[in-house]
Amino acid sequence: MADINSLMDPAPPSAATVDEDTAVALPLVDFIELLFFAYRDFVGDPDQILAPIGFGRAHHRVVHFVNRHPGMRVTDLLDILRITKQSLGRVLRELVDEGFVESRAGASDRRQRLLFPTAKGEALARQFVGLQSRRMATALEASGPDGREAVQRFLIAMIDPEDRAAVERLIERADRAARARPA
Amino acid sequence: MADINSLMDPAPPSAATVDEDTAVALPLVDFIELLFFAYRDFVGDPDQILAPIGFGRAHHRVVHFVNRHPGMRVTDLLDILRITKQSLGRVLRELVDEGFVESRAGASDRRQRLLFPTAKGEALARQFVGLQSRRMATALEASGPDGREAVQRFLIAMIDPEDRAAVERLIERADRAARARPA
DNA sequence: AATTTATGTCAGCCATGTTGACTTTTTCGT
DNA sequence: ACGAAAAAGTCAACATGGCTGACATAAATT
Repeated sequence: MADINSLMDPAPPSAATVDEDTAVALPLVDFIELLFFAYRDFVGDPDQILAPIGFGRAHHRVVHFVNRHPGMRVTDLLDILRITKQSLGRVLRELVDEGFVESRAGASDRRQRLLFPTAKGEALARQFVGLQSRRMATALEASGPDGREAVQRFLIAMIDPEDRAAVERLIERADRAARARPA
Repeated sequence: MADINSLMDPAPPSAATVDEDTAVALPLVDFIELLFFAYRDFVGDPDQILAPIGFGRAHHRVVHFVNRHPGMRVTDLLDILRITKQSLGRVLRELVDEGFVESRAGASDRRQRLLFPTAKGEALARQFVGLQSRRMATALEASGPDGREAVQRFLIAMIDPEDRAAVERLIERADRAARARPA
């Protein structure tokens, strides 16, 4: 009887679950922990795909954003990821070398390197989005009838106020571009 | 005019924001990105506190969980953090050496090392929770009248199904213990 | 008494972050 | 037209926090 008093053991004798009828509102600290666990599993999804091809989570993030916002500049990616250009450079070089991403000089400003996914990169990104969308879709359904809007407002409000507008614009622009270029 | 075509620039001429009256439901991929940005800023909060004392995010996680679940075993912490005992060991040793955490042998099973925060550790954890609670409280308010419940269901459903029960029990147990031992 | 469990530790490696310094190309401001 | 500034890339060195593998100890279980 190894973990009879484990904090993580399979099931309690007959303890009430958190979302019981009688449940009171969760303390804030519970939401902090729920977010930790939710994100832990959320970013764990792509690992199965990444491991076989010898990539890590940094590669995932780059492939995702380049695919979702094709033609973005290196600087944009740095702003999003909040890492140094040296860190990004390493990962980006590997992705370019192995044919997942390609960079072309900007038309109006030729100092810029605009990043595009290759067909291979798109395929990989689709795998990531597929996995994470499945989890996300299920969770949004579980959130209830108006849950989608509530979760949207929640997530936006979790972002630093000074970054919110930029993020909303980034996403809106990507959606518009995606509608204009239907797969 | 550096970033006139930047993806992250301050403000668009007069573009509609995402949550306009006319807005359609966001695609799933937008939620994926919102969660990324939300979490990025959420875990950035503690950095200001950590940097001066020479700790990193790994220390934050350990201090948080030990404080929130005092008396937890090393194994429990490993299950929560999903890292190896060697990785945890390094961080834990520093926290014990610098007097933030202390470990006592278990009463019933003396092989176990039960982890407790010291007064210093509690104070540090309170700082973390304070910062992150403020962000969380604001975001939950922004989520709308029934947002809290929706977000709760959302976050729980984002967790791997096989872990959900354990997480809910962990949190419920901590809440009960906290109510029994009011600060 | 033998085995298993919980923990800890050493050694080395890997992924991914950091700073600082410097270069090249191109654009912008005056 | 010239000098400053911007966008990007690169080298070197280092820090953090993951990992594997091997092994040690104490206590509990069988």
